[in-house]
Amino acid sequence: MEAQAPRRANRSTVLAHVLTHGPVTRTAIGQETDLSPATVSRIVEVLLDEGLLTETDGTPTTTRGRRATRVAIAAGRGVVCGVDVGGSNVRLVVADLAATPLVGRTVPTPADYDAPRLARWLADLIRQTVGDNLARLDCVAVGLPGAVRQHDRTVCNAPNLPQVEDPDFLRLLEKRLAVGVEVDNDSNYALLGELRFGAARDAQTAVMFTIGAGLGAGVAIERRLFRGRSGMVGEFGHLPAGPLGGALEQIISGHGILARARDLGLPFDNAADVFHSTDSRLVPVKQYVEQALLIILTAAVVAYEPEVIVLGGGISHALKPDLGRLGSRLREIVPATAAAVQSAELGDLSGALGAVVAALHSAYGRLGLAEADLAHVPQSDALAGCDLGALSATVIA
Amino acid sequence: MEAQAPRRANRSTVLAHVLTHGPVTRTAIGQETDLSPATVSRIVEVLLDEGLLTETDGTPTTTRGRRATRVAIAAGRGVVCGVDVGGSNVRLVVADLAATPLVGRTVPTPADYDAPRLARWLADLIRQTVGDNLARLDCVAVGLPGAVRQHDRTVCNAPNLPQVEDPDFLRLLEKRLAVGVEVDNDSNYALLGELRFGAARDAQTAVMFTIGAGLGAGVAIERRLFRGRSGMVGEFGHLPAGPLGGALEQIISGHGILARARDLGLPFDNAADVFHSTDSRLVPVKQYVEQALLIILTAAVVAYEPEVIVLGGGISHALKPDLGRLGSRLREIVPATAAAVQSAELGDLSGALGAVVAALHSAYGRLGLAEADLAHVPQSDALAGCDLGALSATVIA
DNA sequence: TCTATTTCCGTTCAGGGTGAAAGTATTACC
DNA sequence: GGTAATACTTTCACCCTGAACGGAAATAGA
Repeated sequence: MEAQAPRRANRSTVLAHVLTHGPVTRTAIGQETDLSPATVSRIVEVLLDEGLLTETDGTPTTTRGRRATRVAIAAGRGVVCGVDVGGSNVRLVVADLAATPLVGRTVPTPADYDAPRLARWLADLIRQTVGDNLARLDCVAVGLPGAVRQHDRTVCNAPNLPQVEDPDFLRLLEKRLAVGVEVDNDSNYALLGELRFGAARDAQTAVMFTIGAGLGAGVAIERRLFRGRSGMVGEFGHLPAGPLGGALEQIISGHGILARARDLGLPFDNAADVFHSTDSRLVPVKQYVEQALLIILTAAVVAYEPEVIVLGGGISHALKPDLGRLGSRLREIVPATAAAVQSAELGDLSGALGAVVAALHSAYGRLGLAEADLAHVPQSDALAGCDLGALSATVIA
Repeated sequence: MEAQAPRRANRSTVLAHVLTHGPVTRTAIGQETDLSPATVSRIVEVLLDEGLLTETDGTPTTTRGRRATRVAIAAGRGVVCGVDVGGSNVRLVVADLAATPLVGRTVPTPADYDAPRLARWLADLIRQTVGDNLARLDCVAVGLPGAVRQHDRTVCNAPNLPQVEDPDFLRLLEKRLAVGVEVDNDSNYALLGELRFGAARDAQTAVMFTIGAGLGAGVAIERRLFRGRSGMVGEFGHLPAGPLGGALEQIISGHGILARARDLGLPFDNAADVFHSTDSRLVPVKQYVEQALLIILTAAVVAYEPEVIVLGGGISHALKPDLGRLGSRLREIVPATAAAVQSAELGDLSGALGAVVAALHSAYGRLGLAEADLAHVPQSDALAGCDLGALSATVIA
C-alpha cells in the first residue's frame, strides 16, 4: 500500500458518486460517501482542474445561505461508441461521457464480406457515425455473436458470422479506428444494457438469455458480469437434456424451431411467426420449446439464484404472453425461487446500449475509477426521456 | 477512507501472509507483500504484543549474518471446532489456529432426538471433544444437511434430519456452547475443505457434488464460496430433465438408485453396493445414473466454468472407476471444457475439515483479517503428515 | 581471541494524506 | 445595512508509509 493509495481510492469514490448521482453539490458528496468536506473539496478541485468535472450553477433557491454549486461530469469531453454486431444487423449507439445517447443507427450486416473487408467496413461505419466527435472518441465496444475469451481476445463458436473468429478482424478494426476496442459476447453486452438501464435495473444478480438464431446467455453476479475463461458461462443450451441426449439449443433457438416446424410440413421464414401462428399442429412444438426453456430457466435459477431472468432476442416478443405461466411453472419446480422472468426492456438495443456501458467503463477506468466502483456507473436514468425508436432507426449504408 | 484504513489493510496483509506461509521472517514478509520493512516491523510488533504472533527461533543456519527471527501464528492461542452433521453420522474435528487438527471423532447421529435434545446432545459432544481447550474455543462451525439462508440463518429442505430446520436447534446450540456458531450447508463446507486441503487445492473456481442420500452441491468462484440467498446454488438436481419432466435428484441420489434397483426386484441396503454389483440387470440403472450425472456435470461446466469438479459423498468411491469416462463424455459435449472430474481427496472428512476452515475464517476475521484475504487462509499444507484415518475414528458416545 | 563482514532488525525522519475545526464567501431575511 | 444560515476553503494536528540510517547477531578468517 503506497502513499497515494487513499487519494486514488477517494478520487474513485467521488468520481463514482458524481457519475451515479448526476450534478451534485460538494456537500452532498461528502454526506453520502462519508468523506470529509475538506477531502471532497480537494479532490473536486483536482478533477475540475483536469477538466473531468464542470461546475453547473442552478441550485434551486429555496433556502437561504450561500448557494451550492453543483458539479457534473464534463459530458462533452469525450464520446464512446457501442456496437452490436449481429448476423443480420449491426446496431451502433454513440453516447457522451454522461451516457446520453447522441446518435443511433441500424445497418444490415454485409454477411458475405470476408474478415478484413468486414473490419474495414465496420471501422468506416463507426467513424462515419461518430462524425464530428471522432477526435474525442475514447473507446469503442463491440459485441460479437460468439464466445469471446477475454484473456487473449479470441473469438470462437460464432456460426452466424464466422468471419469475426479471424484474429485479423479485431486487429484491423482496432488499427483502423486508432482507439481502444473492447470486445465481448453480444449476450453479455445485452445483459449489461438491461442491468444498467432496463429490466434488471434493480437486480444484484441477473441472467439474460437471448433467443435468436442460436441461444445466447449472459450472467451478472453482484451487478458485475460473470464471464468464465472461455466465455461460455450460462450457455445452458449445451445441456444434453433433449431427446436422445441432444443439446437443448437444438430445440430452443430460431434454427431449432424452424426445423421442427419444417418436420411438420410447415415452412416458416421466421421463428417468431411460429409462435404467432394459431395452427393447432404447432401446439406440440410450442410445448416442446416451453419444456426446454423451463429446464434452462431452472438451471439459471439454481446456478445463480438471480433476482430476474431477462429474455431477449428475436422471438422474445413472441414469448411475452407466456412469461407469467413460465414464472409459475418455475416456482412449482423450485419453490424458493425469487426470480422474475421478464422480457428485455430495451428491445433490440440492449446489446448496443450494453456495449456503450462497457465502453464507458473502459473510459472511466482511465479517468481513475476503481474496478469495484464500475458496478454502479453510469446512472441508470441516463436514458430517461430518450427516444429508443429514433436510436434504432434503420439506415441503408 | 479514514486515517486508520491503511493500517488495517496492512495488518490484514501481514496476518494473511503469516497464516498462508507459516513461520516466516519479517524480511520475507516485506519482500513478498511489497510492504516496507518499517511497516512490517511496526505491524508485527503490534501483533506480537497482542499475542497473536509468536517468535520462533530456528532459522536454518545456511547463511551467515544475523539470524532472522521468524514469526508464526500463536497456534495455541485458540482452537476451533468443525462439525459435519449428517443423517447417519456426526463428524467433528478440533484444530488450532494454524489449522493443525488436534482431535477428530465420528459419532452416530441420534436421528430420533427432537430439536432441543439434539442441540443439547451436540453441544455436549462438542464440549467433550474440545476438552481442556474449551476456554480457548473461538468458534464452532456446523455443516447441516439442508439449505441454509445466511442472512437470517434459517434452515430448510433438510429431509434427512428435519429437526435442524427448527430455529430452536441453532439457538440452543449457540446458547449452550457460549461461542459464535457458523452454519452452512454441508456440501458447501465439503467444498471448502477440498478447496483448501484437497482436490480443488489449486483451483480458482470449483464445484462439488456430494452424492449421499440426496444430491448436494457447493460452488466456489475465485476461491470464495458462492452462496445464493436461499442456499440452493448449484443444486442442479432440481432440473426437470428426467423422464416425464421429473427432477434429476430422483435419479442420481442414494434414495433414487435404491428405488430403481427395487423396481427390478433387487433390494439393496446401500447405493454404493448397487454400483459394485456385477448383476447385468443393473447395467441400465447405472447407465441411467451416468446420463443424469452427465447433465449435472454439463450444467456445472457451463454455469461456472470450474477448473475442477469434485465428487464426494457415500457413493463417490463407487464412481471412481468411471471418472475418466465421465470426463471424456463431458468434453464431447462441451469441447472447451477445462474441468477435471475428481473424487474427494479428504474422503468423509471433507465436510468437517471445511467446517474447520469456516470456523477459522470467522476467528481470523475477528483478529483483523479482511474478507478478501480469507480466500487464501489457512495454508493448504496444514494437513500435511496428518493421519486422516485417525481423525475419523468412530467413537460410540 | 579478536576483528571484519554479512545479513538482518528496528528506528528516525521527511513526505503525503486525512479529518476536525476555524475561517471566509455568499445568499436570504429583517 | 445587519444578522443568520449555508457552502466551501484553509489551517493544523495526526496518521501512515517508504527510504535511509544505525544497531545487533552470527560467521569467517587471522
